[in-house]
Amino acid sequence: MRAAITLFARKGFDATPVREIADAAGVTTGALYHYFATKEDLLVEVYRQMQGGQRLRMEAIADSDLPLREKLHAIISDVVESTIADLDEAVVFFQSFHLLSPRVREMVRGERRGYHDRVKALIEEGQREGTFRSDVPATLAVSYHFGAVHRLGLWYHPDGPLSAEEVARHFADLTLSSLTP
Amino acid sequence: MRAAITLFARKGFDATPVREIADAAGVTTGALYHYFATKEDLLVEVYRQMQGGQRLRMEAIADSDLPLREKLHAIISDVVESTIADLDEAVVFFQSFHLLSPRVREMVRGERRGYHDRVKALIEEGQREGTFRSDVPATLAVSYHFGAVHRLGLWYHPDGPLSAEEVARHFADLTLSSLTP
Amino acid sequence: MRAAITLFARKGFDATPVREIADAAGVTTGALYHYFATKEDLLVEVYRQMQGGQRLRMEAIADSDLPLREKLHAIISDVVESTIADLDEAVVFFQSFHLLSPRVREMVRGERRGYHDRVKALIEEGQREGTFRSDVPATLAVSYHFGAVHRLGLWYHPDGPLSAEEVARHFADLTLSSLTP
Amino acid sequence: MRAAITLFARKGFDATPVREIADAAGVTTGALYHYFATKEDLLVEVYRQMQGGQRLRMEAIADSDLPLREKLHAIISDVVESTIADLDEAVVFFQSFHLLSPRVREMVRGERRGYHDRVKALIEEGQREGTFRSDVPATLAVSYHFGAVHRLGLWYHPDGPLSAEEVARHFADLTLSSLTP
DNA sequence: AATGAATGAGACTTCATTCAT
DNA sequence: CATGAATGAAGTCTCATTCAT
Repeated sequence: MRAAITLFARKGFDATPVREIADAAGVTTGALYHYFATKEDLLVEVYRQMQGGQRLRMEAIADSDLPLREKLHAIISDVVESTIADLDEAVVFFQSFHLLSPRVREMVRGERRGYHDRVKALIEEGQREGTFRSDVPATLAVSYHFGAVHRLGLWYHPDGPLSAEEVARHFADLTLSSLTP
Repeated sequence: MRAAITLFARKGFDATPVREIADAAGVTTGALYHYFATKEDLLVEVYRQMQGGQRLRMEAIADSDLPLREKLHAIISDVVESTIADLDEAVVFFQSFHLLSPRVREMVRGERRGYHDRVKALIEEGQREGTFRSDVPATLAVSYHFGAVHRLGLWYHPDGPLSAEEVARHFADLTLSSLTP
Repeated sequence: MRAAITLFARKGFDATPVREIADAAGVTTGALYHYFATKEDLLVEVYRQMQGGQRLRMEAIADSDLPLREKLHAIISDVVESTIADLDEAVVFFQSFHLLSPRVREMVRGERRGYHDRVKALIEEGQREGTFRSDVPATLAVSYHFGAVHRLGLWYHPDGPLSAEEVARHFADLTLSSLTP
Repeated sequence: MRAAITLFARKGFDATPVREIADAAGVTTGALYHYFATKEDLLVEVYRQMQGGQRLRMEAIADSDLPLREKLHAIISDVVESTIADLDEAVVFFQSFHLLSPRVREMVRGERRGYHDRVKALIEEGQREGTFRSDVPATLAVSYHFGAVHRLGLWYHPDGPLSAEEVARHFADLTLSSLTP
């Protein structure tokens, strides 16, 4: 799995031969196929792992009784920090989505929509109670801000000047101020 | 070219056989190779076309004598509208970047950095004169907002409830208010 | 033609695209095909040119009234010098023979056999009159000595220490002393 | 390998499709590529096999304490007999040399030069002690005589009037008498 | 006489996957 | 559990040659 993620992130799913993954993992192709029925299964596993955690933590925050603005801030922070923590996974996730088989793709999309909708609901709640501006459709706002997060893997470097926490804070700040009425 | 873009956008670069492009374009593979020495060259052409236009228009706006906030607003609007106008190109652009050969990749990256730096300079100018908040690194703000733009192709649908102009206006609004001190 | 010979000698007949020959000659493929119906025709032309000259000169010597030993010496000298003079042609000649179409191959082979037989007759004449040793089949001797000549192109370099005339003299000397009773 | 050698000898390396080799060997192309990474590797293997044996046997003879003339006689005999024993290999060897990739070509060339130099040293030794004539450069003599050997494959036929041993003896005789002072 | 776009067959090679051992 | 040889389909690209202009 680790080997697969690293290689997928570096060269892309299609461009990575199964043999190479097996070699990098120190096993034979046969052995690999003993555990994963398909090359795609390796990819699916990446999706399962990432989505599970992020969803759970997001829901926990959303269900908490923090004020709305702090909820949103915490959610953004979390998704940024966890994305950076598993940067390769994130790169693969957003880079190889279109290569998934239709069935899996639909599954993942459904799961993401769930995530999206929950956050959208939070924003709409804020719009109703006046915490957030109302002249922007909530769904567009969600797409906007998560779009930014999804591209993190393309420019963030662990050795760069910004720590994961700093990026997380800045992202959350930008999101919140953009939504301030 | 059109055929290639459509197919690349739908199935991905690696997953699209040259034969299929040729068929879609109504020519033979041989004829295709008469004009494009390599499958990659088709991809490169997409990059050249997109970058050229966007860069030119951005510079024109940046060089104009609009107030800073209006400049930024116009730039975001333009990039959103042109991205939506050529949505397939955009999808291919951001989806297949990692499949480019190192040489081309570096070229494209350089061009994008130029774009990025120019916008960054605008924001820094605004930060110095107090138009924009200073507690966020300009470069991070640029990555943040263009990250959002880059993911447009993944969720925007021309038949959806929002017109290109509306998305453009909303995106620009979000960017500006997020940067308001 | 010159371009073709040079390229065939350097890269081999099969490995040289017609396009490259045309480029090197400063014409288009179309123009080339206007003069040579087939790629093979270019090759055939090389054979025609080389064989014609060598055969004529050999016959002239053989028909002269020099003593036998001097005839053989002159023939070997001539073939060595002319081979070196057109080294590229010679390389192509011996390197690409097996790629000729059966018909052409048979033609060339027939011509060569004529050459071979004439020289063989000279040697046999010498064997009968006691000038040359008789314990070696004349035909084998011919193959032996011309075999050596045919490989000239593989090691001789014009910038090397030996001039064409020196090589010619040495080769002829070796041949003659090997045949001395 | 056997299938490859036969086909390369008959039609040439470039003119023999991998598919045909596989068919002749009764395997699939895939299976072939499981053992040989490249078509060229098949060719390289021919070179390795031929050179190894000939070099070893030549050195054994050169290191023996036979008189000089007998050493040379034995070396020529051996190279002729082994060439005839594996005639197809020899044909391929001398016919396809120029198609090897530069790296391999240099390797083979180096090995051959070693062979050449060793024989040259023997002749020079004979020239110093008066066994061989001194008016011919040793290196040229070596090229001359091995040139003859290299062309064996082009005319020798197992069903012809001469046995391998006869050819070997004659070749060795010719070489020796040509070098007699 | 010349162009150069176009063809179509075929070349080498790769690779996900299977399966006997 | 694991191996690794083998498959077979497909993929990218090349190239001699033709032909309308």
